[in-house]
Amino acid sequence: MSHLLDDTDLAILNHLQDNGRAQRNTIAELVNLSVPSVSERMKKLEERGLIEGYNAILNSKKFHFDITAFIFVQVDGSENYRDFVDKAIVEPEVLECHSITGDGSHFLKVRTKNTGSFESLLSRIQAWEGVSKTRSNLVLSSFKETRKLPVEHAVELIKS
Amino acid sequence: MSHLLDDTDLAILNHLQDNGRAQRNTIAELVNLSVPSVSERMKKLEERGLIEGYNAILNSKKFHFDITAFIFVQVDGSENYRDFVDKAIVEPEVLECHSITGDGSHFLKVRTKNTGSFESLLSRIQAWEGVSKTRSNLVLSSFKETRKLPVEHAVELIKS
DNA sequence: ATAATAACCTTAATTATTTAGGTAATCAAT
DNA sequence: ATTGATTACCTAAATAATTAAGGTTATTAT
Repeated sequence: MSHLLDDTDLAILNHLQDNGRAQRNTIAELVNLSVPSVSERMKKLEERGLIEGYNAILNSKKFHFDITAFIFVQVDGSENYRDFVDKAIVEPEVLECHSITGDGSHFLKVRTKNTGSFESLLSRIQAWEGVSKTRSNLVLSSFKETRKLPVEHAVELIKS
Repeated sequence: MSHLLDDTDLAILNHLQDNGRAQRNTIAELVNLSVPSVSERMKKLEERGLIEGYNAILNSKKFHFDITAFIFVQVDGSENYRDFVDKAIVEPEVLECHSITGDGSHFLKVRTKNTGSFESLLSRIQAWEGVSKTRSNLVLSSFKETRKLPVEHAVELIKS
């Protein structure tokens, strides 16, 4: 089977997870390869879809988004999932929308500017068709909020 | 008061949120500025800390991380918060660790390769000092998993 | 009004990335 | 085992992107 990852790929992936705009010569130095070789590896990782993309991380506090909360939403079984999602998707304050185990349960991660905007978002959600119950938890503090995948644990992809 | 954001800054931020490795000339075209002007704006947004950094987004499915779950952890009030976090932080499968409203409640977002590794992570967590109760919800599907902040809503930062 | 600052531009210099072409190592099939 | 194809790498050259320099205009504060 071809297309396995070696330690060099893992090092590149790990570096890019923390440093998405890292330059190829920096990475090349890190992994002891020439710049074109790093370019080629990066291109392959992108083409294979292992790297989905890159993004800038903004500091939500600096934008005065002070409230992060999780909301469980119980949805009436007869209600269409897609409709729920369609409504969630247009709310820019909804950062994530998951369907989870438990009867008709959906789960939202939201970020709002203050308690007022949180309350109004919540009541908008409660007014959606089929929503029978919600339960919210506000985040007091976050000790780890990384999106970094521990790629070195994906052993079946890794060669040697 | 100085240091407000205008529409050009917002356009740059929005573009970078989706496209973290975007080149300055692409952005320059988008916002009708010269390349050096875009560079200067980006540098300021970084220096001001509005942009915290950049990262590569990996496709967790391609790495065979098939389970995403949320775990509520009730912690004994006498137990030190820091100790909890210290233990959570060393687990690479723990993506997020939040302290939330509700008595002694912590909340974890975890990503594991399969149900087996999830079970073993969960029982490790249950064995931590002071942990009195856990409740887990597995993610069935995620319809929106963006980290994109709706910056245009941060009106008090915005000029004009 | 005037000086200082900020934001922008163009051009030139520098630095990063890609392309081209070649070599050694791996792998599949004869 | 040998051959041919492929892959991963390298160096050097060409191209493209970024930064630096210097100047203009507009805004802001005194």
